[in-house]
Amino acid sequence: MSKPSIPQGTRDFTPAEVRRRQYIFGTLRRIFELYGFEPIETPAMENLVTLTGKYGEEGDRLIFKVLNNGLHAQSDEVKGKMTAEWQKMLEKPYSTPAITERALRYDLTIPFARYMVMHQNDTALPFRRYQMQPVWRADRPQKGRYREFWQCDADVIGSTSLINEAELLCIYSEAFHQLQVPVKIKLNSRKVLAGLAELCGVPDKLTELTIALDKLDKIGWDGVLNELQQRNIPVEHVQRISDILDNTQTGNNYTRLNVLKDFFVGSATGLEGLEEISKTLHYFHSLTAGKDLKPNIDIDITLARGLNYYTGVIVEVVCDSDKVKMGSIGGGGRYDDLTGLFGLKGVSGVGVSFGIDRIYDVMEELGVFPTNVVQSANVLVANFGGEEETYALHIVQRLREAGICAEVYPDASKFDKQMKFANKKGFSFVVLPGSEERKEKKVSLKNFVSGSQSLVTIEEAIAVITA
RNA sequence: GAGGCUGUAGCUCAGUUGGUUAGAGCAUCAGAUUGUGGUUCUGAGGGUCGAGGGUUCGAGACCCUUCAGCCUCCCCA
Repeated sequence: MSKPSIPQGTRDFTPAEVRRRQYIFGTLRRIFELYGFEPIETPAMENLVTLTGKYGEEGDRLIFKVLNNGLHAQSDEVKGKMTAEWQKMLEKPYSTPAITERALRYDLTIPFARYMVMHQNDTALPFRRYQMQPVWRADRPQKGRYREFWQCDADVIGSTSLINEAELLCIYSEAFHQLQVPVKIKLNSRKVLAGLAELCGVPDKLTELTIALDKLDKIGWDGVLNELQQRNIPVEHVQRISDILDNTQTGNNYTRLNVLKDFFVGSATGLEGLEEISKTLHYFHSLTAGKDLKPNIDIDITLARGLNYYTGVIVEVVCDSDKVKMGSIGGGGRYDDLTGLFGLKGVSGVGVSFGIDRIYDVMEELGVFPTNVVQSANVLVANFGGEEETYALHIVQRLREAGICAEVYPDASKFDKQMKFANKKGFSFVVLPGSEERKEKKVSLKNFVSGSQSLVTIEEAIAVITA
C-alpha cells in the first residue's frame, strides 16, 4: 500500500498546534470585538469571474480553479464546444465557465466586497467586519508560504475618515503587543507612490516603479536602477528618489514628513498622500495616548504592496527581530472603490490582514507561546473493570459536573498500561476508583506531577483538583 | 515560469573507490513489573532503499528519465 500524503503546501495540525493557533485566533477575535467589529463568513468557493482580474496578472495565475462537475454528461454539441475551449486552455492562460465556473477564495477582501454589494440593503454603514478563514493560492510553497493558509481580516467600509486607518493601526499594535511579537509597521500611501512617479516623469509607470522600489532593502539602489532600466524607465529622473531617500533615513516620522513635503511640492497627489499619513498618525497618537504600547511605526515611501486595488494609505507589518527571518506577517490599506467592481459605486473601505500562519511560525521561533495553551483533559479516571468500572463512570461524571476536564480509560487494561497512557498524555491527576476505595465511597487521588497519592472522598478530590 | 538541494523502517538519519543477509537512535509492541507512570534492562515486529529504465559478474551507491518534498528567484501573508 502506498503511503498516504496531503497536497503540496497543505498541512495537518496536531492538537498542540491547533491549541496554539486557537490562542492566536482568540487573541485577535477579542481585540476585533473590543473595537466593535462584527464577524462574517463567506464560502470557500466563489464564482471564478468574481475573482479574476482583481489581483493582477500574477494573482490570476495563482487562483485555484475548481473543475466543473458533470462534464461527461453533456450533449455531443456542448462537448464539441468544450473540447475547443479545453484546447485554448492548453495553449495559453485562459478560463471559461464551461469548464471552470468556480474557484477557491484567494483572499478575504474581494469576497467581502462581493458580500457588501449583495448585502448592501441590510447592512448599516459604516460597517466594521472581521473574518477569519482559510484562503488558497496555487503558489510554489516554501518557507512561510503555504497553498492553504488562514487570514484574519478587519475592514471598515463606508467611511473615508482616517480615524479608521488609525484604529486599524491600533489593532495591529494591540494584537502584536499581546502576542509578544516585536513588529515594525511600515506606513505609506499609494498617492505618495503616484507622486513619486509624477516627479520622475513616468506617471503611467506607477506599478513598475513601485515594484522595483519595493525591493530596495533586498537588492540595494543599484539593483533597483537595474530593474527600472529593464522596465524601460529612464533612470535619470529616478535619481530624484535617491535624494529623497537619503534625506529621510533619519529622524522621527514627523521630521521626515516635513522633509518629504518639501520634496513633493511639485505633486499635488503626493502632498495629499503625505497629508493622509500625517493625519493618520495624529489620530493614532490620540487613540494610544497613555497606553502601554510601543508600536514601531515607520513611514517608508518604498513600501509598495502587491494588490493593485489600494488607493490611499497602505501598511505592512514585518517582524522586528534579528532572530527571525520572515516576510510580511500582515498588510492592508485603503481601497476607494472596491465595491465598484461589482456595481456599488462610491463606497470606500480600509482594511488590514493578519497572516496567522506566518505569525504562528514567528511566535514558534521566538518561543512566545504561553505554556498553558497546550492543555487537554486534566484528569484520568482509571478503569479496573467489573463493578469498579461502573463506579469509575460515576466518578468521571461527578468530576465533569464540577467543571473538571476528565476522561475515563475506556478499557479495563492492565494497570501499568493505563498509567503509561496517563504519563504520555500529561494528565495532572489520576483518580483510582478501585474495590477498596469503592467500599469506603472514596477514591485514591494521585498527583501525577509530584507522584503523591491520598485516599479522599470525591468532594475532597474535586477540591484538590480545582485548587 | 527559472534555478539549486534531498528522497533508505512510523520519525530523524548512517551506509566506505560499486561487493555476501541494508544499519543506528527515537517511536511502537511484548516481557522483567497482573493496583502504580517517567528511569533502566531484555526481546520482537517493522524496508519492493521514491518509481521506471540503463551500465556492470554484481547497484542503496554510477548514468538517464520521471515523480515527490524542501529551498532560492519571481510574487506574496
